Amino acid sequence: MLPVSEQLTYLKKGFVEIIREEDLAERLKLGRPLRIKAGFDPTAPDLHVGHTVLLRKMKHFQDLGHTVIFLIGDMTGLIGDPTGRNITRPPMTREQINQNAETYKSQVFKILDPAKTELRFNSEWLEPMKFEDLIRLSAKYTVARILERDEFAKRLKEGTAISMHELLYPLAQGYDSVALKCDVELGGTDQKFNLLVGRELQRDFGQPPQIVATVPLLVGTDGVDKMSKSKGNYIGITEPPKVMFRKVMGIRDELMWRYWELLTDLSLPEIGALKSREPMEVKKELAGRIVADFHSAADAKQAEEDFAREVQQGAEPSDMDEVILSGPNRLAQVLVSVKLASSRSEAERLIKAGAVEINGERSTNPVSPLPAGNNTARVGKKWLRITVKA
RNA sequence: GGACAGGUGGGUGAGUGGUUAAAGCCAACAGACUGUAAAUCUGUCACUCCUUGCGAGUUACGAAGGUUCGAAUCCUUCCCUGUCCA
Repeated sequence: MLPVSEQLTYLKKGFVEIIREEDLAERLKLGRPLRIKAGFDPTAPDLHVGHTVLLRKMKHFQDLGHTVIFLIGDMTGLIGDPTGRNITRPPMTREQINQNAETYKSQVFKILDPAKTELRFNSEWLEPMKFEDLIRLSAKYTVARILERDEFAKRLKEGTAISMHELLYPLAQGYDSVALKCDVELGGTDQKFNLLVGRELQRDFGQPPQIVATVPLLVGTDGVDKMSKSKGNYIGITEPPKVMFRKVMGIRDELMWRYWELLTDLSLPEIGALKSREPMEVKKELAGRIVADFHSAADAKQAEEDFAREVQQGAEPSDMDEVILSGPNRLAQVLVSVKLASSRSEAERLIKAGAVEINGERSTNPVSPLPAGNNTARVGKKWLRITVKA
């Protein structure tokens, strides 16, 4: 293992906060592999690039020979982290959770080293708990302290409902650290409260409190909210190169500096140097790098070429999907049946708005039939080849 | 258990018997412009049907009933949320 000071320098980069840094140094001095935990929600197995900020840091710990625990919160998933408004959440079946875990694995190991990763579920220790255990656990924390959490305080002030079980979330997450005897827990800055609860509980259980380290949250492609699947402002790490490339290009120019910072390994001075260059070129380079990270350099190059041709020049895509229909049909109905529009009313709207092009010609009549044979349809940004069998 | 306030479309939030498929704003979608974007401007933003018309019909304002020619708007019951009191 590397000397403590070198490890510290390597690990510190990219964290918003480490509580407490001295403790981390102390812990590293023990000279044994530390147990590093990060928890993930079982309901959202599709990782996006925002998660990779955290995964990257997990990997750094692995690089230094520490043990990383990828914890799937299947039990806490029943509660749902009270970050969003949606409290009610249908309980998931064991099969769904296992399936999601598989999906996680295939994605996470694009970054993490499988050999150095422990995959755990918190139902392992939370499920066997009895009501008595729960009472004893809850007794270790006070309502006032739980309500300190920003999210709760806000909802309390606004007068929105907080259910009892939500108060249990931080407690359960904290207990995970006890059960796993964690040395360090990582999470986004929005997790700080939950992470700190772990420290308290560990102390109560006679363990040295874990070190808490937070990573910044990545802003989504809309430039407003943090990246999340439910907001639709995410770039998924399994998305095709072309889509990823396009999504990166779609962000506001100013936003890309944050992305450079959090999604590449460039240093701040290096990023600063980019600012004097043509923004579009710099953004293309960023998009290329991100694609290359999750696919390959060749994919990145291809994606860039596709982007130049299809988006910048508006040419038809090279890999259009193809649908075969039998019999001629009215345009509006065709658009619905090939899923270019979600309802017939919408199809008519799009057509009347001039969003529909058939074989390069704008079509504004919803009842005009689609000619037999091959047709190239474009609805807004979406393209499709439609073959009508006579 | 008692008193009170409230539940409206993806989100906010007007509307308190009649051109209200429901204002405004945000988001979203499309068009124009452009360097991909952003910004800006314009339009759209429940569904179905056809003779595609500024056409016809069907649903929709927590749920179910009721009053009325007519209800998001009034009444009843239920569900849910918050505040105060115990």
